[in-house]
Amino acid sequence: MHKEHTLTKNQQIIFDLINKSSEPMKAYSILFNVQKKGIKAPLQVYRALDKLVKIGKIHKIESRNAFIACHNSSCQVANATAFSICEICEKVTEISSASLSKYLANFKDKDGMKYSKYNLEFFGLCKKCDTK
Amino acid sequence: MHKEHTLTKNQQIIFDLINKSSEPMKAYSILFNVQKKGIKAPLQVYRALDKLVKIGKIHKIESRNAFIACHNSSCQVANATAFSICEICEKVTEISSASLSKYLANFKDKDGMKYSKYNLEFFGLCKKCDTK
DNA sequence: TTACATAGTGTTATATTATAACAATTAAAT
DNA sequence: ATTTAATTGTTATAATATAACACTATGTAA
Repeated sequence: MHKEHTLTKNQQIIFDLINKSSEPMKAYSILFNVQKKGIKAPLQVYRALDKLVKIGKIHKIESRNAFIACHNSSCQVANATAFSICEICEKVTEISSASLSKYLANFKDKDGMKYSKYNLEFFGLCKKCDTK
Repeated sequence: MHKEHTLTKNQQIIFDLINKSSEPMKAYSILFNVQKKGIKAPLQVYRALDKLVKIGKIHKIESRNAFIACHNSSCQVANATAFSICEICEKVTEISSASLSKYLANFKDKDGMKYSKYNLEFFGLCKKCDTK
């Protein structure tokens, strides 16, 4: 469960935009889309993104430098993320699999070390693209 | 097992540098270090990096925009990578765990879909940093 | 061995992603 | 009320990455 955070104006504007988007959004595309709402500079966007990532409302898709809203309601999810990415249409879906997250949360390396966070990105073809 | 590739001059220079490094290297740091060998422009570096990534000799650490040599001798590894990253000292280690790679290679999402590639990054504290 | 295709090179310019630094403002917590 | 932390607005700049073009080397196959 998320601790509830009250978003500031900029954070809310940017979260709403990302949340409505059907695909990951890049920072400068976000900037372009919120300029009419008075957010004019990259840094205003990046600061809001940083915060939203930190509190788990959005995630960064590292391989794409893009951001999507978290739709995983069972969250501890800022720290434990998994995505599938279609290499043709670039559709990204957050994976919520109890067995996967359990496996990864408990994974120990050779030295017996556990980790506090992970991010996993799967690549392949989505159903649509696979059947073309 | 890797198919053997003969590296070109630029590729070899850049691979050697990354391979000797004890830590992930960033593109412009690589550039700086190979300028004395006649590689003068970012694009020369990025082209070599692209190829080296493609053939699995190096991997990109996406969350750090940095590159490390592959030390995983049992490779199909261009397509299936896992790393641990220390959030204090930034040490990165490639994880080679048969059970992990088996688990992930066989992972199916809710739609029963399998993926042809993945990249996993674990974050935490390395042994050294944890005991400080 | 010539021709053709493929991959790599060198170069300049530019696009894209992200942060530094500073002054001012707002919110929250004593 | 005061002060502490977080956020904002702004300008400038750093860091990461690609486009476009002309040219060279290498492999393959007629």
